[in-house]
Order: sequence, then C-alpha cells, then structure tokens
Amino acid sequence: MDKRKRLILHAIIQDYISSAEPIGSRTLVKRHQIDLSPATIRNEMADLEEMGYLQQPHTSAGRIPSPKGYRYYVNSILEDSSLTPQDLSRVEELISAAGISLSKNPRQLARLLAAVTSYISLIAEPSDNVQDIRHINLIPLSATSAICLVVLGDGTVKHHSISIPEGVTTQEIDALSVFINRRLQGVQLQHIDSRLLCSLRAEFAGNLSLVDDIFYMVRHLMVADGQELVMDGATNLLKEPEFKDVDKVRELFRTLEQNEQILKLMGSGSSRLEDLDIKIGPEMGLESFSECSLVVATFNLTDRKVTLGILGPARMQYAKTIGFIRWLREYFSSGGS
Amino acid sequence: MDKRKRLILHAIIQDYISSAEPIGSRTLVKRHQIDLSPATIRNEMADLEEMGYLQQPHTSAGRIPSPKGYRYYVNSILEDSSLTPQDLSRVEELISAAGISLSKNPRQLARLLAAVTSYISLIAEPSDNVQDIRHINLIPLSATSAICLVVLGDGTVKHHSISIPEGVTTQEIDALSVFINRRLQGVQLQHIDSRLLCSLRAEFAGNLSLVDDIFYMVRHLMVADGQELVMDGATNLLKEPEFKDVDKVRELFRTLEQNEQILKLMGSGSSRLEDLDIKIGPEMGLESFSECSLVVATFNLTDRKVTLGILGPARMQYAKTIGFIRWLREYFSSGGS
DNA sequence: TGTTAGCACTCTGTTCTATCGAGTGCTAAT
DNA sequence: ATTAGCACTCGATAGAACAGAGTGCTAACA
Repeated sequence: MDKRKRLILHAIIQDYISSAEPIGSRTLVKRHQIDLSPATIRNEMADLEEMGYLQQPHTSAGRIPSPKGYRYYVNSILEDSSLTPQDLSRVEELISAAGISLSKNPRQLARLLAAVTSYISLIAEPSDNVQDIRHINLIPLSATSAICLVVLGDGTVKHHSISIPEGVTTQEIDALSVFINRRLQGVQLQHIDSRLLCSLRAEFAGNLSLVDDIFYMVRHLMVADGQELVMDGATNLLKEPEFKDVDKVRELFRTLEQNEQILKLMGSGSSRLEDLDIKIGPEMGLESFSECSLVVATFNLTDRKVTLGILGPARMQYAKTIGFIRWLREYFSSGGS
Repeated sequence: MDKRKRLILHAIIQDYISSAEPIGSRTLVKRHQIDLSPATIRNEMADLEEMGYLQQPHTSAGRIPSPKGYRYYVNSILEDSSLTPQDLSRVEELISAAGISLSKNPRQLARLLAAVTSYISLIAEPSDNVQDIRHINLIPLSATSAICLVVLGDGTVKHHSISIPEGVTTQEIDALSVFINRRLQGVQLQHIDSRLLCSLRAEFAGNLSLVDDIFYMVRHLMVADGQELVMDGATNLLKEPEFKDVDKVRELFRTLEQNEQILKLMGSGSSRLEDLDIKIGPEMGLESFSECSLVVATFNLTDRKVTLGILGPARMQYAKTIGFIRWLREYFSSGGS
C-alpha cells in the first residue's frame, strides 16, 4: 500500500464517515483539493477495491469502505485522536451537569457516554466468575431477617438481605452458617450452579428454603451483580441513515436485549487494560451487528473495574470516540469521580 | 348509544385490533354476518363518527376507532377477559421455563410479561418517598469498608456498603453515626435533596467525603432502589404496523429512555390496588405515546409491592392483556412465586 | 320511518415509463 | 504515469394511468 493509496483511502473514509454516502472520484478530488484528475483517482480506487479496502454498493456508484478498510484505517492510519477543545468543553460541561456520582452510578456514566458520543453506550462490570468464596457470614437482624455477607478471594465484601421463615431457631441458623461455610468456602463463583444446589439440598438436614435463599443470593452475586449490563442511548443509532429501515432496527435491538451475547462480546479480548479494543462489523460475528462497530475499554475506577463499550455504526467517528475514551480513562485515573 | 351502535362499534374495534386497517361498511357486514346492508352500516358509522367514537384517516377510507372509542370499548363493552386455554397453557409454560425467581427478579418478570403480551413491559417498585428514616447504623467491616444500614418507618431495612477513606478513625465514624442519626432521623426520603446535603456539610466537622457517601447512598434508596424501572420487549412494538416509521420509533424510545416520565405515568392513578388502570393514547399527555395504550397494575408480592405496566399500541388486545394481568395477580396472591 | 340499492365521486397505493445525474471502466492521447 | 473523452450503468425521482376500497347522497321500498 503506497502513500498515495493511503491518502485516498483516508480521504474516502473520512468523507464517508461524515456523509454516509458513497464517494465518487470527482467529489473526492474537489473536496480534498487533490492535484490529480478524477480518472487517476478512479484507477487507485479500483486498485483499493481489488485489495479489499473498498466496495461498491452497485456498479455505478461511488465507493464505500469495507470492514477491512475500516480495520486498516483504525490500525494504521488513525493517529491523532485527541479531543478538540470544543469537544473537551462539552464533555466537561456534561460531567459537571451529571453531578458527583459518575463513577458510582453506572446509569449516569452510561448516559454521559451516550450523550458525548451520540452512539449506544454499554457498561458491564467485568466478570468475576473465577473469584472464589473465602467466607460467608450470616448476621441476624431481627426474628425474620438477616444479612448474608460474602467475602471473596480478593477481599471484596458483598452482602444481601434474606428473610428468615417463621419457626427457624437461632441454632438452626448457626448450623446452616457452619454448613454453608464448610461447603462453599473456596468454591469459585462459576461453579455455583444447580448441580451444586442439588447436592447442598441433599446434604443439609434443616430448613431447605433458607439454603435456597442463600444459594440464589450467592449466584446473584455472579450473574446479576457481577454481570449487570447497563445501556443507554439506543435511540441515538436511529438517527443514522443505515438504520432508517425498521426491520434492521428490530434485529439490532433484539440482539441488544439478549444481554448474554453482548456481555460475551464485551468480555472477549478486553483483557488488555492498557488500551481499547475495536470490533468492526462482521468481526463481531452477529448478523445484526454487521453494520456496526464496537469500541470496548476496561477502566479502573476507585473501588472497582468496569468494562464499557460504545456501539455505533461501522461508519463511526473513530477518532473522536477513541479520543474521548482515552480522555475519560485519564480523568478517572487522575482522581475524577 | 343504542344497542346496534354498540354492536357495530364493538365489531369495528375488534376488527381493527386484529387487522390494523381501516374498516369499511362492506367488509364489516361480510366478516360479522350482520343482517343489514352496508348502506345502513354506513349511516350508523357516520353517526358514530359524529359522536366521536370513530374517525376517518381520509375522506374515502374506512373507519378506525378514536381514543374515545377505545375508552368506551374498555369501560363499557369489554366483559369477558379471561384467558383462553391456549393462552393459559402458554403462560404456564413460560413461567415454568423462567424458573423459581419470578417474584424476586424483576427482569425475569419483565421478560415474562413481554413474552406473553408481545408488548413492552415496564416494572417499577412503587415510590416510597413518603417513608421516613427511623434509624441509620454504621457497621465497620474492615479498616476500609463498612455497611450502612437504614431502617425505614415501616420496618424495612435497606443496606449498602461504603468505603472508608484512609486515616479515618473509629471515633470519627462513631461521631458521624451520631451526627447522621440526629440529623436524618424522621426525615422523609423525599426530602433527601441537595439542600439538605449542603446543610449537613456545613454542620459536620469531620470527613466530608464520608458524609457525601452516606447521603448519596440514602438518596439512592429513594431514586434508584426505590424507583428502579425495568423494561423489556421494546422490540415487540416494532412489529406493529403503526411503528414502521423510524421517526415515530425514535420519538417513542426517546421518551422511554426518560425514566422519570414513565415512572410518573405509572404512578399516577395507580393507587387502587384492586384493579388496573388503563390509559389510552392522548390521555397520557405524551406526544410520542399518542398511538399507544398503557395498562398499569400494582401487585402485592410476598415481600413487597411492584407496579407493572404493559405498553402497546392503542390498538392493543385489551381483553387478552387485562385477562393476563388479572390471572397473574391471582397467581401471585395464591402463593405463586 | 327505517332500510336499502344504485351511482358518482374521492383518495390511496401500485405500477409503468421517462428522465436526470452521478459515477464507472475503458481506450487513446499526452 | 496521467488524463481527457465517451459510452454505459444504475438508482432515485416524478408523472401518468389505473385498480380498488370506500364514502355520501338520492331515491325507492316495506
């Protein structure tokens, strides 16, 4: 790929990102004041298409970037992705409007991400399934309720209230506490499954409903608490011309409603804390996302980690989005809340 | 409104609900084997339109029900809204597939509602804002974390973990505990606002960040925990012909993203526990909902109340929806989980 | 007086055609 | 290697014609 081809590919992608319309040779020359004739550009375009970086919607239309084209753009062309002063001041304004609770309130954070990027924002707490249970503690609060504390391998403490059925004595609760600890200590969260529950129920002599409660609470730590997915800005994508067809929108949203798939998508390959992970269209392996791109990054907040994603059209403003995410990481790591 | 007009209105609404297309006199006669000529029906239709129960999309189209028409249908025509055996068995199948946790897990419940009705389901815990705080308790867990317990006026206990900044002594925590109790005891949740926070910060001499933490946690009880909104089935509405236009969809979803409005909508008029509340189109006062209807009901679950709503097109299958909600209430009150 | 047949009219949606315009690929000239 | 020229392609747009479903009105009828 020679320098001129890079330049042309860059120009086409930039134009297509902002216009959403196929770019022709003539238009390109005009808009970028290139010192070549349209015919030359056409030749280069034909080459780029042959190489797989561009595609043509129909025989006699301009070119649009292919997924491979976007990939090349993201990997090898994009350089400066710092925020413009305008963007920066807008972000700061939105942050101050959101209040103090950004890092504590995923919904607020999601709203901010969506507002800034004008794409869909996704926030997940990274999966803790390999954590093991260090200790489980039952603290009676009253005759009918107690708090169950779970201390995990890394020292984090989770807790949840459970209600105690009538007629259960303190002794029974103590016995249960001992039993639960003996059986669950050291068990990884990912192994809290229904098979385990069956064996628990078989082994324990006392009140089974309490065992159930505790079991589901611990399981909840893993599934719901540890893997909650917060989303915002779904309507933003409806502004994009690629989604003016309701059927596409329906397929897209239907996939979004299946949290597991999205969590999987955000989980895979996000191990690198350093930077961010970009998935373009077909790379996600979901038919309904074939015209989308997803930018995923994992953040260290003050007290925990979160994984966040920006889902936009494949024709996404990569520079701006990446710039914002990097800025946000900087913001949090330098004490922003 | 004489008997024949009722009959005709009923027939038109039924047909329109299932077909989504304006109903003409000829079609109506054929489909319902009415012993009158189309011309007579036309006269009656013209009357019904004059009375406000029907409207015409254009001069030479059939009639569709007006909001007033739906209102009359719901209030005065609808009688039998019990589930058909097929529906019933489908519901039971879905419930058993969902597992045990229906009444504990709002998301599961929302998913069920959406699946059964094929509309949008909304679940909110009813607002507890008038509750007052009876007691606040800080339980240190370790040097850097504690649990904050809040006992509300009705005896319910809420809790949340907070992290303790370095260098804060046990004495300070005790002092804070005393201070917080003195200042917040008896305060209603709805009065936990930023003005109160300011005066707290002004009065307290110790670590302000801890005050903030507790304050936001209590506030969270009210806003997020007490008023969380769970939604499912948004894609269902995209199947309906009235939403084949992306712009309408965008407006609708944009409104749905503003939880406060929806919560307000579900809160108003849902005081009657007995039955359910139906809001038709313009009655909701939201432009983007003008072609929708909302059915709201409040449920007594084993340990708490929830308000749930079904949002569908104004052309909703009212009988089925109402029947299902009544059945579900029966199911929960007779020990279903 | 309520009901109905007949008729002219209205309005939408569809299909077909013509046309415009942006863009391409190819060839030959520079 | 670059470019001017040219024939061709294809989508989008606009207009015309037409079919179909439905209405309102009038006059006849039981």
